[in-house]
Amino acid sequence: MTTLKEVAKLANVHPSVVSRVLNKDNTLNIKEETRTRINEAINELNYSPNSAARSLKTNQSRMIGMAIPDFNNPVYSSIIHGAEDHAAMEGYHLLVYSMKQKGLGKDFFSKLLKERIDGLLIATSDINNKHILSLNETKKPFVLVNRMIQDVENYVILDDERGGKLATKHLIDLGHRHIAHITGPLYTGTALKRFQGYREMLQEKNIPFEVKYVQESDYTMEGGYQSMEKLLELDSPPTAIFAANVMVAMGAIKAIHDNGFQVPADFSVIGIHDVFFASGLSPSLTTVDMPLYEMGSRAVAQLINAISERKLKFPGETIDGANLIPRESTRSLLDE
Amino acid sequence: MTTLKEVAKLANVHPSVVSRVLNKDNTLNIKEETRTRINEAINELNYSPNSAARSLKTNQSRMIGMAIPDFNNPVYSSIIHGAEDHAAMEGYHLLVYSMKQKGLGKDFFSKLLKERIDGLLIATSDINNKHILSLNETKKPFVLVNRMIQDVENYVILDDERGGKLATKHLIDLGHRHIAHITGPLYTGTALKRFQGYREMLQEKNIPFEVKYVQESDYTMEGGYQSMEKLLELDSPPTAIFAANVMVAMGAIKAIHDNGFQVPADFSVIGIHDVFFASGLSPSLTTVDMPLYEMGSRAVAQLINAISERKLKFPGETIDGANLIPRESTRSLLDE
DNA sequence: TTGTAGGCGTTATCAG
DNA sequence: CTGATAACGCCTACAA
Repeated sequence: MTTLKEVAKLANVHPSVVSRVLNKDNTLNIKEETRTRINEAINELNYSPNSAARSLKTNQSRMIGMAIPDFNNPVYSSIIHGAEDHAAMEGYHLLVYSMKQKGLGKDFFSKLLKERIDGLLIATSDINNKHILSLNETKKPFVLVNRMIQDVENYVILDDERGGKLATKHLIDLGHRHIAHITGPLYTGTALKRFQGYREMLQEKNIPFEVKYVQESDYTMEGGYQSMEKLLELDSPPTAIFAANVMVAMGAIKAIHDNGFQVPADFSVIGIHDVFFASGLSPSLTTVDMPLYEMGSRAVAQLINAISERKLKFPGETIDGANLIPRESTRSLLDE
Repeated sequence: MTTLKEVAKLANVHPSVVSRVLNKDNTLNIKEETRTRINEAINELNYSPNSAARSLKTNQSRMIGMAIPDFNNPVYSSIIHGAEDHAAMEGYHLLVYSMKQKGLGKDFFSKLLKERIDGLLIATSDINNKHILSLNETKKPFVLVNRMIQDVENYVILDDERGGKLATKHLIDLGHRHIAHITGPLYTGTALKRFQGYREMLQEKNIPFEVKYVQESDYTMEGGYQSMEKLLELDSPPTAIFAANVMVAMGAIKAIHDNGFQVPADFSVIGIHDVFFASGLSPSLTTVDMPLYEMGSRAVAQLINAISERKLKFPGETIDGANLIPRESTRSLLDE
């Protein structure tokens, strides 16, 4: 490995000058000629700075951590993608940890924050609130992604309420009046807000809200399946189902099929998040596309900003934007 | 941040002793009493070593890089999961980079290898062979995961041939005799070996191989759709389709439906890789489960071994194990 | 505009 | 068994 010293020797200058050129320290003046000489030496020796030495000196690693529940979740894949892009753009590296990782101690993230990374994105609810608050002791910034907890302002979230409204509106526009909602776990902000959006849209359109049409699930396929079975047992079942996410929607569709019905002939189904395989399902799934990529990107932007400004707090941010992606799983009752 | 020095002061020993305790250097003897005194001090001050300083001194970052094509690919999610677990077990951190990342320069990985990481897992074919060979100049080890190229022995791959055989055998066992295969891109080792497995199993069972039943795809849903349409146009279409992966299978099923046929009533479909949503499809998809997790785990094991042994080469490894997961998308022709 | 010197927090090699 | 010392590669006042 070539070092800064060797570059300096080849360029016939003192190491510190090389360092200044490297760091593009604009306040300092460097003769154009020496600058080019140094750059030539850098290229000739194919030099790149040792990041450990830099970190040691500057006390910054230019790495940020990210905690996600599971790599096998396409929602988080999109968030990661946005986060990775923005991090790369700012010269940062992203260290992603899934909560499924074996041997994840309780103080894992505070240790990580202390010894390796400059900041942390928390995009999972598997870390409990006490542990999150204890991260404050590390004096390094963190950002909650797609979730909120009390007394923490540093969050970046989506407009899930709007997502819920859009989904519900689509079904209403198609002529449905008996619309069920299979929610996510109602202790999560996302599920709650989608539910609120559902209620608001019903009210806006003067459609009575009926408790029997609401089933709480756990955001899983199995949960969606069970919830749908309960809806099918009703005396007057709904004609359309708004599923809180795509896994729930898949479970619901499975239950519908298993009970001898068809989608969308007998039931229309819509889900939140336009994951990559939504169009490949049979029937293809109508979804509401949420700006997950942007959320990841913005979260990193906020975090890097906090790092460079040495601020531990910033006002929470909600990412606007939610788009209906109509496909085959929903159908109109109007032109019959 | 507390440092080793402060710990030393509190424990009334010289810093170097603390360092020895920290590194569990068994060759050196340390009085039991001082050891406990030091450990107490460590706990009291909540000390954890500065990894930058360590890296600088030892020239090891305890981080390994991993290049994947895309986070939105459940196959790689499983590989990452295995890699992450094993890395954590050995005290390493995993830095995952997708090739979809913006601003990924051609020398990205060699730079990364030079300045930050101790080794690299290459699980993508987006890096061309020249660049891979040029990584040798960094004198740090790398491992090809799920792929092979000429003149590189350091690979960890699956027994894709066995996967292809299992899939084909399943269809034959169900009584099918006209079995099509929608391959992946045949310049990839995985696609080629699945194809070979298909041919071998046909031969084993004395079923004639017919070229018209083979369609090459690009491992995508669209590719699967188009390939299936061609198969449907045949004078005597197959009764079963072995799809090289799940995305292809989904595309094929979509084409079948769009042409007014049913799965499995009219066509049986099987795909490789038991991704998390296979059971949620309608009909649920019969698959061959491949040991992706193990592949990730073994690849990291090999890499870490190469790092600690300071070897740049090791013999390639093939991970055994492939399991049929029968579901609704394949049906027997025998009991009719 | 460039050179000098000190130190970031560790570890490794000595000597005691 | 423990202490002293130098060095890893870089950055940053400060001096020239």
